[in-house]
Amino acid sequence: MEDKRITKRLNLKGVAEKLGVSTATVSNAFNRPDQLSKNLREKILSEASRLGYHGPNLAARSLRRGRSDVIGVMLSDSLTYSFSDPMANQMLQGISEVLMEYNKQLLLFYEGKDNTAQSSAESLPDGFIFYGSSNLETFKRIVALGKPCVTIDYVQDKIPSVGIDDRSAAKKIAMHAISQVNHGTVAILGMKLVVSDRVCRLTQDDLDEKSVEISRQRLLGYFDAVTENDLTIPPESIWSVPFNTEKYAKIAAKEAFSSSLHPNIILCMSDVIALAAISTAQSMGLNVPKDVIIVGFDDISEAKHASPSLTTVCQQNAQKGKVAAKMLLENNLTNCILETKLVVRQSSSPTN
Amino acid sequence: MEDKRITKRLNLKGVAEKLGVSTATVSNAFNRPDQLSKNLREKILSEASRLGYHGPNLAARSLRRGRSDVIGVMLSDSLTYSFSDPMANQMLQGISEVLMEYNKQLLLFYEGKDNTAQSSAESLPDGFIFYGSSNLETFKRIVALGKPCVTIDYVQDKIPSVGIDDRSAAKKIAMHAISQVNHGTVAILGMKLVVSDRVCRLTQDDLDEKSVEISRQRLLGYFDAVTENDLTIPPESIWSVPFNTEKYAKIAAKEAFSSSLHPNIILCMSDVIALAAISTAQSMGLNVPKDVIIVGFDDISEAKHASPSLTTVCQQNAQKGKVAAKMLLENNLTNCILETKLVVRQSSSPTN
DNA sequence: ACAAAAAACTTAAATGATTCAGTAAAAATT
DNA sequence: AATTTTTACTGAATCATTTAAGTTTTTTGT
Repeated sequence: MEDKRITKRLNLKGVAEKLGVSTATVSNAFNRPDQLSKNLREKILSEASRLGYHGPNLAARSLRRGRSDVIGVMLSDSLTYSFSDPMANQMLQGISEVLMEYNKQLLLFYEGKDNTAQSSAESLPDGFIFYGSSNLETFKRIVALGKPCVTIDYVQDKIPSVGIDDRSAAKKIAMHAISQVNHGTVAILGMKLVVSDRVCRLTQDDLDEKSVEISRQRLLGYFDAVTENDLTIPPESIWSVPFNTEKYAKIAAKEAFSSSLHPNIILCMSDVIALAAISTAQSMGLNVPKDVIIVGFDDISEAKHASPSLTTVCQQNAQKGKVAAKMLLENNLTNCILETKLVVRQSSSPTN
Repeated sequence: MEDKRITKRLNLKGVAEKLGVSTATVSNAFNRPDQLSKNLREKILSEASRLGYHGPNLAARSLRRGRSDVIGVMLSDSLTYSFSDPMANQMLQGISEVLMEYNKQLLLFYEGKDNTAQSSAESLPDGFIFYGSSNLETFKRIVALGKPCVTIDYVQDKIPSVGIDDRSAAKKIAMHAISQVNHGTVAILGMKLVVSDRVCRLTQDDLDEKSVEISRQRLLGYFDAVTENDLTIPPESIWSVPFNTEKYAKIAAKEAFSSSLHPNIILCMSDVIALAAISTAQSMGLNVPKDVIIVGFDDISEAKHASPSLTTVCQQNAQKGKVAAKMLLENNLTNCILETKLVVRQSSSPTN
């Protein structure tokens, strides 16, 4: 029962004692100005500050109040990876803008590959935002806490989500790409189409495999466009990239270009992949867009500056975060589908 | 005294009662496996999980323990802005890698322009990392909490910091740039050289103004190189960019190129500024590097892919975060200066 | 078989703040 | 002046957990 702390931390009670008032009054000075006289309040605040007491302790406060004014953000892949992902950054930017406005704090959670270990910290936030496909176990555990949750780019029954219509956006850009050439031979570079840590060329069976939902939707959208143009995409012309990074995308792109397929249209499920594909094509002596059209998805900032600049689907990432945070804080939990826009640039314009 | 919660949250006590054991035993099951028999521990954990109890509440735990296993990161500019800053991202990536390893959580704090409001959440973290020049009031308040603190790219007396030798790195790249042309006319685009929200062309008085320390150091480094080459830089050839964004950098670059100065060397204090300067130069009909050499600082990922690719100083941002986090967690609080490397690319090679 | 040691478990104080209910004093109303 | 209302403040229960110290049970050693 002994206290290991060397110097006892100054607390509200200490301040109250110094001033000869009750703890309730000091607490009210910080939280409910209408509960005490203006004079006393000012005296308390200035004395507290002089003593080095900078306001109530969050742990104690949130224990008693049952809320913390902290919002938890669960990043699907390891945080490590997410911070280098331009999409996640923009989304976090949106969230933080809103949190700042509401004077809330942001607690980040990350899932490692096999790390679904629960952290005591999960009990702190008043609500959660999930970004991207979370580990289902973690997701369920947190939802079971009964706090408001919103997902971004991740659809789960009964949980409000913010996202885009991936299927129709994918169809839109595929339609455009196909319209740019006479005889299209399409290859697809997709994200996490199969469960694997390596780049995979798909087989028939893989089409039924459980993949990340947004990738599945985009794939369906591509198929819609292909079908409508009387083309076909055999599974062998689809590659699954395990992580949205340049490194893996280049491996996949190289395979695609060296294969007997000789594609002249590459549909990429992200800009990171598309940019890597462009650079791979160029290093293999192919001209983009004359020899091969390459399109992306996301419209990250590099897309505009690349050469050739990248045709892609613009989605409002920051807006996603904003909307999700607002939904949570205003307790307005209804699904939201944001608009997307086809952005045509050089990488799909062979005739110029 | 009444409980406003609708359904009382399941707690450790509840689990203990269901199992007919003491709360201490349940607590030990979660925290100190050696304090109870293996059988009972397994029984407790499985029953707890079955009941939907997912481990101790952070608020209560950290109140009692006096620590939270949460690390606070204070971002100098608003978080909003930091998330779009590639430098901050890499740094956060480094921090998070280490925190993940140590199973700690990350609580983000942000300072708005005039928002130095203290948040109750400041009392939670076991330690703080400051990134970049913080508001001094906030900084002092948090340091006064007596918890371990580390700064990154921000030097304050008695507080251990992680950074680079800005002055010598700046000198190094300036020496290189100057050596590439016969008669150098230098302009400098720097960050926050004066206190202002607008782009400013400096005057003599401004040189003594309080600017951000790392900018001041870089400026001194540029001066070192200029002096050593028997050149001069009047204050009128220096522009201060208020935020490290493309928008403001372009304004400054445009001013620099339209001025009667006609610089053929632009020393930029960040890659974001340098890339904006390149694009501005090109839109004004100037060839980089033939008409004007432009160099940056930081080596962000776009630097390599730009055309022309950007000569810059590579600094290990992720490493900064890693080192800072390790210092904090291993309680090894000593200053650390990381190495930098001059990366010569096309933007400073007029002869190729 | 008995004492000593080790293991297993419990009791209860402590952590720092919030807030309901109550009291006393001051102000307003009749 | 008496009564009511309002304001200003206090007392004490409560939030969920940890952990030192104490108690009981089991194991070990001789």
